[in-house]
Amino acid sequence: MRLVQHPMSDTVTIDKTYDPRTVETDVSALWESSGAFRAIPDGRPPERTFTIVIPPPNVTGALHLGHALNNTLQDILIRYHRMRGFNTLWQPGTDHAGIATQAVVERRIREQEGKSRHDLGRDELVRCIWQWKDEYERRIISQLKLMGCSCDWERNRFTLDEGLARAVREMFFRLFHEGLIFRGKRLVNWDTQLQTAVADDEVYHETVKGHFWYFKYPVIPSELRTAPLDAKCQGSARAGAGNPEPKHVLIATTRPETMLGDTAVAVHPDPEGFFAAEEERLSAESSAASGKERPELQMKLEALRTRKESSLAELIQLRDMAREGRKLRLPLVERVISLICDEWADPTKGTGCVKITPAHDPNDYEVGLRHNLPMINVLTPDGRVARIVEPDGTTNYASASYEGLTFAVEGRKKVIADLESRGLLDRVEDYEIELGHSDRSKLPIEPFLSDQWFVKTGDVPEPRAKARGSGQIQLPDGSHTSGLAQAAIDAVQDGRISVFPSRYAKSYLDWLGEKRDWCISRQLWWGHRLSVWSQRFAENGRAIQIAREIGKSEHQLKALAIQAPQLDNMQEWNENIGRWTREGRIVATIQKHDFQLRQAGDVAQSFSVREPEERDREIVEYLESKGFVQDPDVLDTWFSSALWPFSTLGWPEETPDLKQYYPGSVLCTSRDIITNWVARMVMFGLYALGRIPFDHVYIHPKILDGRGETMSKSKGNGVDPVDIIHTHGADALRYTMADMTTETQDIRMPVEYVCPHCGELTDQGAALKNEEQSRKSRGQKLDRKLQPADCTRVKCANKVCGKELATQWADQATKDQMAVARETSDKFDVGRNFCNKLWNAARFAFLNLKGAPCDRLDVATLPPEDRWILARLSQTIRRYHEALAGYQFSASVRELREFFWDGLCDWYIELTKARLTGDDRNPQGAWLRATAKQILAFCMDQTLRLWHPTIPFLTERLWRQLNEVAPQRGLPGIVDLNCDGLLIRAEFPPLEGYPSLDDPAILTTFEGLQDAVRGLRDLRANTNVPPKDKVRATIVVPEQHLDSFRAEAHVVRHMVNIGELDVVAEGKRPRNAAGLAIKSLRIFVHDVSDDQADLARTLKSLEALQQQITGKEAKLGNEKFVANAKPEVVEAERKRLAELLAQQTLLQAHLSELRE
RNA sequence: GGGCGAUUAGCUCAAUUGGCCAGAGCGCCUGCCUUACACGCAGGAGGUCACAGGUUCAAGUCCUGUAUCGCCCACCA
Repeated sequence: MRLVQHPMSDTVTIDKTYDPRTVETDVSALWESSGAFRAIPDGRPPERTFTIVIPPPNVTGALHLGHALNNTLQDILIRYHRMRGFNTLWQPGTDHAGIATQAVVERRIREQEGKSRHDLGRDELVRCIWQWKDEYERRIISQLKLMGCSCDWERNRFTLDEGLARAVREMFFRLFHEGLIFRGKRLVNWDTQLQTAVADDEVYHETVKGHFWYFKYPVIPSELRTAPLDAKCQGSARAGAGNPEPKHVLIATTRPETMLGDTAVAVHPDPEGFFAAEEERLSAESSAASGKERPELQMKLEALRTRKESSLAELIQLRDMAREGRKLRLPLVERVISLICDEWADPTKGTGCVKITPAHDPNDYEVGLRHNLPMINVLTPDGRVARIVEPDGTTNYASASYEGLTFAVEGRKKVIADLESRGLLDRVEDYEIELGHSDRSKLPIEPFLSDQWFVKTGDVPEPRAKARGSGQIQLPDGSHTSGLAQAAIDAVQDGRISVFPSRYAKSYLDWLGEKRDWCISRQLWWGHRLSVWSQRFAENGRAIQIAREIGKSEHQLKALAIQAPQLDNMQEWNENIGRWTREGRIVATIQKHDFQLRQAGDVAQSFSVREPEERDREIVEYLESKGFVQDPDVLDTWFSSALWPFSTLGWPEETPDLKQYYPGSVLCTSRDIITNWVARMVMFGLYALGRIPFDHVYIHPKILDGRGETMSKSKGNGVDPVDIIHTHGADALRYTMADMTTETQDIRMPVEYVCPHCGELTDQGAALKNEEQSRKSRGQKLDRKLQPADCTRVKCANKVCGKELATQWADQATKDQMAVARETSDKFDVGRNFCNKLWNAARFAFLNLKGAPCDRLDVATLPPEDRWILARLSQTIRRYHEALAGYQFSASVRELREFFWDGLCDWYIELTKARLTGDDRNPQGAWLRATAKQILAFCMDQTLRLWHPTIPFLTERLWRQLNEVAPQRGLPGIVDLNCDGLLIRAEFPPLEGYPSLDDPAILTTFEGLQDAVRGLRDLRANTNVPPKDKVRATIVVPEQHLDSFRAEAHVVRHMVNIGELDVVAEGKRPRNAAGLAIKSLRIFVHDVSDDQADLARTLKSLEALQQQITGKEAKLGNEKFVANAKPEVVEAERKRLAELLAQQTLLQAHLSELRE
């Protein structure tokens, strides 16, 4: 866009079509240099401060349209509040995203250099990841800037930077000190490729075809039993006495290889009771069910009875054997294992008996805890069969031939083969199972028992709570809570935090309600290292005793300090550790270290050091000199994310930033991280500061691709917002995003490739289908649905062009070789069209606004169109504020669009064209022209302010020019405006609109004029009057409205291209005129009569009218309606009926004239 | 299996606490290059508000059930 000063005149002209690129570049530079994004604490009170922390994007890759939506909405809120005079901070930054980033970088190194992370080593890998982070952080920030995000860039943070590391260590230490961080053995989701635990939400389930293998475990004959018979069981033991004792117990499994770690087989403790209860439940359900469901339930009931018939006796027998303490011999490993009773064994599933592998199945683990079973790990971290160590510490040689086999493939094969050759494989059935896979490596997850660190979110046992009265944990504000999760639940339930839309509060509360411990350790190299130093010692009785009592008092912590038997100078050690503990610089903990809970073994002593990088360096050095080593694990990435709302403001220091900007005003995010992130921020915010981290949580829709799937980096269906900016401009992107943001609907976004050769578009969905076809024709087997990332090259759909183009997923060589196609979507056309409209409306204004502002205005004396547009403006301002207050972005856009496009452009500007070009030599003409200019300037001014949060670049650009053309844009005597400076800092129109401009009467009157205009246009069109012809028209109005209508009639004349307009009170149909009745008006267009057509039209209208009248009369004739409905509703209906009847009279008059 | 949401015009979506004739954009049809804008202007066609019951003077809106789709959570030896 160029600003051209026309040589021959002083008319300012700008290009006809809006070009976003130059505008956006110009305006960005303007904002950057102005410092408008900066946030500076100035002591403004909380109600005049507005803070948003950005959900820090992962540095795994570039942003896609989902992020564009998220950040557009935030920027709208930020700009809106900034203009309203709030002290406004938008805190930017990025997230290191632990496992995700490490996985991406590891994969790339594997692909490019063929090396694993172990080949590189910890330091080198971390260096590579930092490099990657630098690259993508740069890219992400440039994307955000291109979108117009007005973050305070000087505050940009990274979840792994030094300041945040300090906050992480402090939080870790505080939690550790209070015993809320502990070490435990848990079954975790193990990724055997990345060799780390992964969180539940990083696991996805996929249906896999598998089998049920039925194995026979030999029963050890009763004379060999070791356990004494339980006297209590003798009675029931007789129940199955009739049958000979089974030689084997039959079990079914989908995972044969886990049998190496079996330590029991479980059977239900009360099979009769179970069957009876099930039967009762099913029959009750069946009799309550609808006819359609009943057959199915009946079938279930039948199956249950059959099952009972065939297996109950044996299950009872086994149950009794279990009560006797009978044992089984686990084949292949020759381990003696227990037969136990546990409700987990479901008599209707499998064989009714279930093998228990506590170290490799979450449910079995629970069973193992209940029955104090040995837990035998049979898996190595890299997914092979481990050397198996029995509970007594001896190596199991019987299974030595399995060691080193891959667990799930080779191990499984060999187990099956070996059992079969021993005659212990009963049968195999096909079965489909939902198998957990790692999100990162795509490999099946192995449940794996390992040492992990946890944050306790559940309620803390409270021996002293009674004395305090309200729970054990004291928060910094002095209040108490029973646990972290409970504190976060309370914050939402008591309304300190509001969730928009409110239904999402439920998922937050449900999840927190489970109060599950949070596993925070990850076996990764990329992340915050745990500030814990540990050493293992041989167990002694004293240590175990202390371990049980850990964390209860300072006295006991001191006692711990002397539990380091190998230390050379115990006195020095005791003094040091004791002092540091008292000073709050270290905390000690101790726990058993080995896998087998019941086995004698080592004890680990651990110290958490508060500031290992700074003040407490000396402590670390001392500990390390005594043989303590830092824990190799890093923290779950969400640990640092949970601190984001205050770690970015300098916590744990009491900074001015923290004082001004905490808590945040609103957190904007999409629903999938409500639990991972939102809930944890609330917990940590309350724990660290005693205050909630934000007042509102706003959950926005998700962007889906053309197939309805959510956009994600891993699927490769993400569209780079910069591509959209390239084709449509940033403002169009933002406009469209805001316009599509409704409360309930996700946003579907079909994508097309832009051919770099010919510019034609190729549909992504079609390209995917083509790719699938061509792979099939090449004989490739497709084991999964193809994703956009699988299309690395696509053929242009334009037959004339037909060239191949590379997509963003092509490798570098391909990209170098052929041009890369950008992606786009015609969804953004609405935004582009709107921007162009605004551009041109402004262009029109600039051409007409030059000259001095007019004198004092008196609204009452202005022409109706002026009063109307001003009243509409005031109304629009109020509605916009209301919409944004409820996060109704789509509604906010609609309000502004209707005002600007339908109101200002289509009516006001069209009407004032005549006034602006009119004769201003006479006083009346001059006044009309001056007032029109002033009001147009005012409306353009307000339009730009209102639109600025949504489409900042374009409005800022136009604002600058408006300031040149019409620097004074208030309404003299009515509204004063400050128009100096940049729009980004201009004052936003007030919450209450402009009450002095409100005028409900003119809104109604003008609607009537619009009806008359539309009626006349309609008549013209229906009677085939050429558009250019000026017609002569007559309008018949009721006597009492004659004068006012004459004063307003110019509106009609100018909008319908009328030459001569008669406004009369009484009058018959003029000769050769076509007519129409609109409300209380009859309107005629002269010299065009086609009586037959007119007659048909009139009859049709009368018919429709009659229908409505009948309906209304019936309604008003209904006594109940009149009695029950609200009076204003009844009144409105009466009024409406009167109008309809009046119109009917008019039409009938017209009809009879036509028939004369 | 548990929870949440959706189903309205050919498409994408609106419709406050139930209350005028269910609206908009895109697309389609007709006519317009009217001196801001053809990325535009003026008109038009197009709807059994998923289905079946119920409550009410009044139902797209509330209740019950059915069907289909989506998402979240938990999971089957």
